[in-house]
Amino acid sequence: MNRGASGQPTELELRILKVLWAESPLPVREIRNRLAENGRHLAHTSVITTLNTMFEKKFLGRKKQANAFLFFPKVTRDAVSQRMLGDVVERVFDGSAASVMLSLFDCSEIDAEEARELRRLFNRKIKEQQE
Amino acid sequence: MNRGASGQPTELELRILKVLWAESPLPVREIRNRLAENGRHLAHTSVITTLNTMFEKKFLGRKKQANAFLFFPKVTRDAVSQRMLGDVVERVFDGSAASVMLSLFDCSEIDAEEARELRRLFNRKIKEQQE
DNA sequence: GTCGATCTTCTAAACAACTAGAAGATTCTA
DNA sequence: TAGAATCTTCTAGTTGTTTAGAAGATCGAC
Repeated sequence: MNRGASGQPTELELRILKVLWAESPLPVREIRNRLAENGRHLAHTSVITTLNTMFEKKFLGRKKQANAFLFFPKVTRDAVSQRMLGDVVERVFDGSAASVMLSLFDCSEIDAEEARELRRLFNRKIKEQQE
Repeated sequence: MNRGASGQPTELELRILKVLWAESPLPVREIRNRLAENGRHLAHTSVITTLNTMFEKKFLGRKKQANAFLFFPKVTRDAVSQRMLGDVVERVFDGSAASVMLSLFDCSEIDAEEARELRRLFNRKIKEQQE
C-alpha cells in the first residue's frame, strides 16, 4: 500500500486546488502563473501533466474553450479540508478530536476574538448535550 | 521537490513509531508481530528495511544486543504529533488554528466531559489575553 | 497558404515509499 | 563440529509523485 492510496491530494495538487478555489475556471497558463506567484515555478507541460492526473482522479473537471482547456474544481474546499484533517485526526491522534484541540492550544496563536467565538461554540455544544 | 521532503514520517513509519512509543526498545521480530496485530502483515526484511531508513532519518536509535538490534524512538510522540498537525494547519488551513477547531466541531464527536475541559481552557486563555 | 505562437498528448527520467528475496553472518544445539 | 535457526545487509521490483522534453494539432496573422 502506498501512502498515496489514501485518496488525499498531494502537496502540488493541493496548491492547484487552492488556485482554482480562489478563481475558476482557468486555463493552464493562468494556473501556471498563479503557482509561480506562490514560489512554485514549473514548466508548462509539468502543470498540464498534473492537471490531467487530477482530472483522472476526479479532483478537477475541464471544458474546451477554443483550442485550450479550462479547468475547475470538482471537490469543495470544505470537503477536502475535512478529509485531510480527518485523516490526521485518525492516524496521528487515534481519532480523538479533543486531543487535537489540546495540541492546537499549545502551539498556535488564537486571538481574543477567535477564543470568544470558540468558547461560544463549546457553550452551545454543552447545552445541546444536556438536553 | 518531492512530498517526502517535508520530514514527516510516512504512514508505515508512523505505525512503527506508535509501536515503539507504547514499548521500547524492541527487536525487529517483536515490532513485526505488533504490526501484524494491527493488520499490517509484512515480511521480516521489509520491516528491517523500513527500520533502517528510519534510523538514517534519526527517527529511531538502535543498540545491539547479542546478535540482534533493539530499536527505540528518538522522537517523542508529542513532537511528531505537533509537527504533523502543524503541517496540515499550515498547508490546508493556511495557518489558522481557529479554522481547524471549527472544522473539528462539525465532523467529530466531543463528549460532555471533553467539551467542559476545552471550555475551561478557552476561559483561561481569554483571561490571560485580557491581562 | 505558410509561419509562428500556443496548446495538447506521449514519453520518460528522477526519486521516495513500500515490499521482499538472496545471500552472508552469527548463535544455538545436538 | 555440523546443521538449524535467526539476524543482517545487499539488491531490486513496483507504484506514485514530480518534473519536463519531443512531437503533433490548431489558430491567427500576414
